[in-house]
Amino acid sequence: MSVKVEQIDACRWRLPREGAMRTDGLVFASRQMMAFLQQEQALEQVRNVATLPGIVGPSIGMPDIHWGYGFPIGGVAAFDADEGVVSPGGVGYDINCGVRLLRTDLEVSEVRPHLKQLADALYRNVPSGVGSHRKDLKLSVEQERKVLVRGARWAVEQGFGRPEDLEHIEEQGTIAGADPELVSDRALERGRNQLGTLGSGNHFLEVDLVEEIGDEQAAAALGLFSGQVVVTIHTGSRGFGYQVCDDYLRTMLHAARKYGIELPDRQLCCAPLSSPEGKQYLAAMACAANFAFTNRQLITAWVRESFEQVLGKGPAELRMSLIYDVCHNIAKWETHQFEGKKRRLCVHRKGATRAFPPGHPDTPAAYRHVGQPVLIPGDMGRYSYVLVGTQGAFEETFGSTCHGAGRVLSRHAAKKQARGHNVEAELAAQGIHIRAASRATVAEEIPEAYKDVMEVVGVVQQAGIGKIVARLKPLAVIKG
DNA sequence: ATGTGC
Repeated sequence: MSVKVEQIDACRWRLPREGAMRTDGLVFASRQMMAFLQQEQALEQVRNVATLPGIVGPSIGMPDIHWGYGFPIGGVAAFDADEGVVSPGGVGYDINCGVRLLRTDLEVSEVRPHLKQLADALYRNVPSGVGSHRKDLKLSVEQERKVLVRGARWAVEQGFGRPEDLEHIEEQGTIAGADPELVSDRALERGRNQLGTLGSGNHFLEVDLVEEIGDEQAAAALGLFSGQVVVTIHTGSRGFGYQVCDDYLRTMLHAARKYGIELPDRQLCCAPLSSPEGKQYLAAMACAANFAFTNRQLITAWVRESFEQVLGKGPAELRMSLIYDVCHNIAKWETHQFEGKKRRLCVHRKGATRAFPPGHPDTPAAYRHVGQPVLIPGDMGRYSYVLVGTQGAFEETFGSTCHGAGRVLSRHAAKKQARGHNVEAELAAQGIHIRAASRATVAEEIPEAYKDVMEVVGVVQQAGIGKIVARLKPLAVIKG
């Protein structure tokens, strides 16, 4: 199906309002990316989102956009508090999937001799793969409820990580308004032994090298330098968030009918933000978001332990502070200036990252002069990026930018292409050490399965909705 | 993404 697109400039495309659309679509892409996107269903999904009640501004697609459940992955949509809706499909199954970046004071030359040992320790200490869990951490439902309300703060209180970590997490690691009473027993049961696990698919734990600095001032503010070793953690809310999403999709199908919301696709099911169903979903979503923050916080503690064990150095020498933790699957209440008026909006970011500008009060004090850190994973063979948010993003995309590379091959196609290759050995020959619970996952995640993230962040920077700070190269990768 | 497929 071909979707009508109008080129605005070198990196912007308009999907003009027509039919049931209440607003335009706006997609950020190079000409070459757009040629690829026109064969995809993602653009149709950008148009579908534009039909939802109370949408404010355009239905936005980032350069890493691809087909998702109802809403595209790589999509941003803001909704009015009174007229608008909230949709589980606009958040995604993996609620508060996100990325965190830890710094170290280590130079790559100090780590290289211990890299295999480090990869082994991380793989041992951080459970990965479908259905994985740590035998020494099974929560009671009572403890789990505290996790859902308190988020990363709970983990710090239990001795996982440091109080100052919280300052460098979106919302300080706790989304307000979480209500465990609105979460099913099934979700609670699935979450109970999955806290502190990496999961599978594109989730990973990576030791990276800071390969190139793009902005010296911002890099200095973030504590980054060329030749430095850093650690990236990419995971979400595991089976808990999946179950919350699944449960509420059912609720929202009924709600959409009840409130007379016409849907071009049932997967866009939603409820008014002002309705009981809408509020209930947001309170349950907040539980899952807090679960994910806690998950990344526990893994952080085990990463620090692993480095200390393998390198025989203490915390004061390693200086493994948390640079930042971003959510890339979430809906949030935010204040934005729109058409000259300050408005309270519910911003859905599904496979999109918040990118608040310099000076924004929600950016941590240490980074306020450079902007909010934005963490963009690429693929395990090439590189990832660190950016900062910009005024351009705040004005044009409700303070949002891309979240990753975006797939070019389906999981099935990637597996087919990996056939006959020893992916681990080929990456090891390039100095990248993989430890994975499943060989099939590695095949699905081959670098060729993804767009070149350099092109994605190139578009983002050209459009002014993000500024490149540093490029990271993988050294060791732990996968599910 | 997901105790991965109705």
